[in-house]
Amino acid sequence: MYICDMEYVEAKEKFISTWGSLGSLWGINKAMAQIQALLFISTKPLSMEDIMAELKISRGNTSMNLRQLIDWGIVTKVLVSGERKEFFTTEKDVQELARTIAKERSRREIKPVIKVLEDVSSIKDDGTEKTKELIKQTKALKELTDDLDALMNKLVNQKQNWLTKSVIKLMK
Amino acid sequence: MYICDMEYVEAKEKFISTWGSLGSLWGINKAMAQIQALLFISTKPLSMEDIMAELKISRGNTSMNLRQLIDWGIVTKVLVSGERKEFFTTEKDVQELARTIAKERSRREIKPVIKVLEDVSSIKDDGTEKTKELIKQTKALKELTDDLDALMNKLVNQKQNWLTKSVIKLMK
DNA sequence: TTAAACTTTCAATAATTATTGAAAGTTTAA
DNA sequence: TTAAACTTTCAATAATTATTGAAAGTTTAA
Repeated sequence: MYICDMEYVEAKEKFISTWGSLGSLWGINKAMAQIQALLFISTKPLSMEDIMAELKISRGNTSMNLRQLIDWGIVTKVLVSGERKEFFTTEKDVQELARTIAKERSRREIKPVIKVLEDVSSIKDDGTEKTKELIKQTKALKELTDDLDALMNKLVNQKQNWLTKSVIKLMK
Repeated sequence: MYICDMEYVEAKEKFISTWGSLGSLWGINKAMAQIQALLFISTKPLSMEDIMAELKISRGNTSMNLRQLIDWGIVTKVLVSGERKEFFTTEKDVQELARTIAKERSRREIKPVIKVLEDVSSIKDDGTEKTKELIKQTKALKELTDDLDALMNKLVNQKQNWLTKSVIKLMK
């Protein structure tokens, strides 16, 4: 007996496309985000063929973006016995996922920016107003970025319900 | 007497270009981020002409991106007496700046995503494994996003050294 | 009023980024 | 070994996004 699953298909597509266009928010591209979204709601590991068919993207694109996801530590290769091709899954626990993303973004983007701000704010003070302003403002920005990065890593490193705990702490 | 300010000019350019390419991190485009960076280290309000000359971008580009920055609440028009043209400044306090950006991003990006996740996770449960997985995973994502958004707004709404205070709280 | 000084708009174009798909490379079963 | 089954690479191209600059619009001083 055939059961109409239009609601499922529609919801799935909405989720994948929203998550895809959201990729920029957490610093990855559309295809990467869509692959991750697809794996995230899949009940079993998927092969490259599966992903290509579901998302209607090319083999090359799938391959490259899967590598990048693996590189981020978000997706892992799994062996399915009896199958020759590779299968993939993503981290299924949202908290662990958030932790991985936060760590990678800190390492890839925030840390290098802090470095530049440090360099810029440590130029020689020649006494002019504009130099003083540049030093003052970049130093303030450096400190803020440093604090935010530290806070994020702090949040993220306490395993087990870190978010709930943190929210509660801040509420009081 | 001419004083060589190569160090200043170099540092300034490094700051503006780094901040510009970083725009994507806080969700705005390059020109927008560069204009903000320029105003951020400027000792006085700048006119459209000044910005065009400093960043070597066209009038149209400058105009459009300034409007967007004003729309975000990051840049304000100021009147300079005796001058007919418009001048612009940005919020100079980094904490206030972070607060404004966080609020806007929550409103523009996070809230709409939460809405989609809610919709998707509330489809009819037809009892199949794949539907159950879709509902479970999008619900978990919705809760995480909600918590992060709440935490961010909480952090950001306590005026006066919110960051320092928060970091201290979480350290203990 | 009007004309000069300014700002905005928007179609055309340039720059950037993502995607394809075929060729080359790799792995494994027999 | 070898050939089939797979994956990766990368130049070409498509899609997207940013930028220009001239024309239209607006404001203000006289």
